Amino acid sequence: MKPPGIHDIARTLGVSIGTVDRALHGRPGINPATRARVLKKAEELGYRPNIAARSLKLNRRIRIGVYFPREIASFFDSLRAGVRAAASTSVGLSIDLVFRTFPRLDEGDVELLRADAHESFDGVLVAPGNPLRIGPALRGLVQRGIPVVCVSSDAPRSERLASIAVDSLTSGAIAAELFSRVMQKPGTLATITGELTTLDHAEKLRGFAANLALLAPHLALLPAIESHEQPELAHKQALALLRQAKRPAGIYLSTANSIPVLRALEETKLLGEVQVITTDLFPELVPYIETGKVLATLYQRPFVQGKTALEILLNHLVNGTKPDPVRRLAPHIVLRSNIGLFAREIDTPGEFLI
Amino acid sequence: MKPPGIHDIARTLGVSIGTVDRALHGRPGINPATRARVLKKAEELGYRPNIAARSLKLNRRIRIGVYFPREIASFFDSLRAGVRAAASTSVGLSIDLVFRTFPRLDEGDVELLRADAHESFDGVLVAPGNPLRIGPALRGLVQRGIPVVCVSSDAPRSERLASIAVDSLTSGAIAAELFSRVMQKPGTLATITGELTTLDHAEKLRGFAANLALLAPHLALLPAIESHEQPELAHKQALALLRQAKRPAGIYLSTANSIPVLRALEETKLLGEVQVITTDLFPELVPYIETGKVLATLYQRPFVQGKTALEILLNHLVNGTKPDPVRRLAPHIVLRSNIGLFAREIDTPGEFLI
DNA sequence: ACGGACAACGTGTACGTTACCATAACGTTG
DNA sequence: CAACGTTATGGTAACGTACACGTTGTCCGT
Repeated sequence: MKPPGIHDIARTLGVSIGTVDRALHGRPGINPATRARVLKKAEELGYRPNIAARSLKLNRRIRIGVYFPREIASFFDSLRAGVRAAASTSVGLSIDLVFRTFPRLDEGDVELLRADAHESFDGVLVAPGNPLRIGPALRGLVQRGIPVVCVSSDAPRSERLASIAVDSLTSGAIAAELFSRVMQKPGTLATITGELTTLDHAEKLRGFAANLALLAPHLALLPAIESHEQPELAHKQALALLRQAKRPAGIYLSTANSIPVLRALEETKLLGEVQVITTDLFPELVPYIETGKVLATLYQRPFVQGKTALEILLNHLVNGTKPDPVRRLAPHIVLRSNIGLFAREIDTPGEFLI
Repeated sequence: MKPPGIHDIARTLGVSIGTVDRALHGRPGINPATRARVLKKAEELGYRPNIAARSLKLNRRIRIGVYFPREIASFFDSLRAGVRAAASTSVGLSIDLVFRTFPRLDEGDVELLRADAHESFDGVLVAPGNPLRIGPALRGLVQRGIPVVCVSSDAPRSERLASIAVDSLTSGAIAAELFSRVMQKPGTLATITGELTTLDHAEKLRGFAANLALLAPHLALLPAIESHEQPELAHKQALALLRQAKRPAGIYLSTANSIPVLRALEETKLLGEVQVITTDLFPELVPYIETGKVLATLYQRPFVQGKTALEILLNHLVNGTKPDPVRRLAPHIVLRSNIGLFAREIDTPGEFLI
């Protein structure tokens, strides 16, 4: 009653297990007719390779290069934690994670990849900033046979194996719907983003604008402000925005770099006055949500992203599966009523997974 | 540079691998002093057992009994799909899933468990209805050394290994917060639930009532209606509710059994008039959300629940880990703007995981 | 002093797979 | 026709672990 192995195939066919191995793995040195017989019999017996035995025999160490920025730390630290979690729960294969860190999105990433050109990774995880800049470097990796998985944003046309991120269009659309529900009176909305060259950020704003036009035509939209992930700049821009005559009734912060803006709101005594929807979640943000000063935040689930990204990559390396080229997670809508669940998670990152 | 094995421990200590094996696994026939030395050296070398080798040697088939109800099918089919997904991605061990199905929550479950008393499962997954009724049966399993994991609701005091479910208090609290945001004018709210003896259902209503009192004191709450997961009954109750003089301005449906109620709303031409928040997600519900006739639904992520439940159980069986006794998932808040993501998932269950 | 009982420890084998070497049959070449 | 390459195949050693079994050593009663 035990599952059939290559021995069973060999025995019923009267050949040796060496032959069966050659047939099953497309190795040379076997008569095409024999190969066909073996494959047919394998199918017939419902042969599934015993992965424990395989990985025991091969005992290969898998080296994965992980290229994530340092800033915004709250986000990318969780992403790294997720990657580590996936590595530690994988059974029967030993994985070397090589973390490479560059200052921020689209800053130093390409240089780091080029400097590591001699490294022989089995696979690479990367958080791409500007697809145009980083694209060629990724293509280079792929052409050397190294599969690349993009995390948290995408770099299409880079021939990467897969991309895993929160669905940014939806993320923006949710923000728009929430504003449309809460703000009945006409007014204007502002958006502060990171970097419009980053696909993920651009898409959030597209989703926001599109859904706002659909659901809340009474709300006008100011041109997007780019903070380039720099806290000081974001703070200055927010102050300027809030001090102008026609100040916005609501602000959508589509980057995790939201604290400087909230500080600006406090300084101008507009916190609670202006409706705010933020992105991502970290300890400093929690009290704003708990007190209702921030309406909601759209949690991008970095831990889950990191975990699934490595799972996809490993699955490809070990089993040769072709994953869906894009995988889009649903962001969590975090409100006063459910922040308790998430606050617990971000305090003990990696311990449980939401 | 390869990870140390029992051979390495044995060699550096000048003992045999047999002794190391006895020490590491608490087997008899070893001098306590030797055992201590081995354990210390193992720690020192950072010994991690090679799980591939272990499961190759043991080659045990693991039999898991899965006791879920048939109704509500949309929910429990996804739950089963999640369990299957976890089984198929586990590497190096062959798992026999034995699905047992009873008509509905708290109906035939205990009888089925008793009838299977002779079965020798290595572990059991169960969706408990009434903790009082099913508790003794579960305790019986545990005392026979069979670990039990509760899914989708809990049965505390049953000595189950763990329980995984959506955080029901939060689920109810979210519904209350959404109502409080959308309904500015005073009015009354009704709740229709499944079975108040089911812990999960009771907690949702507690969370709802508590948060409603906090955030929306202008909204009054009618006594909860129990539909006992029966579609016809739910339909009749809804009609009665809607035809009474002081009809509610909003309804919170805390059970997946929501379609009969929505039908009643259509028949009384009150759909869109009365604000509705539902629970869970299935194809029939999608158009209601897409058109805004239903404000939101709180998705309980059955697929994820099933997957993690089996993961927890297997992890315990294979590695002997003690999991957190309760694990609470955050429900997804599904609105017009993000239903697209979920609709894709429920159409192709198991293909991707949100 | 001897055998038996028992504790403590060593040895060998099997798990299913892959990698590699050995071998046999056959054709090609000088 | 000897020498050698090619092709298809068989045989076997690992990989690290678990477990049954065999081997020592010690103590004790007679």
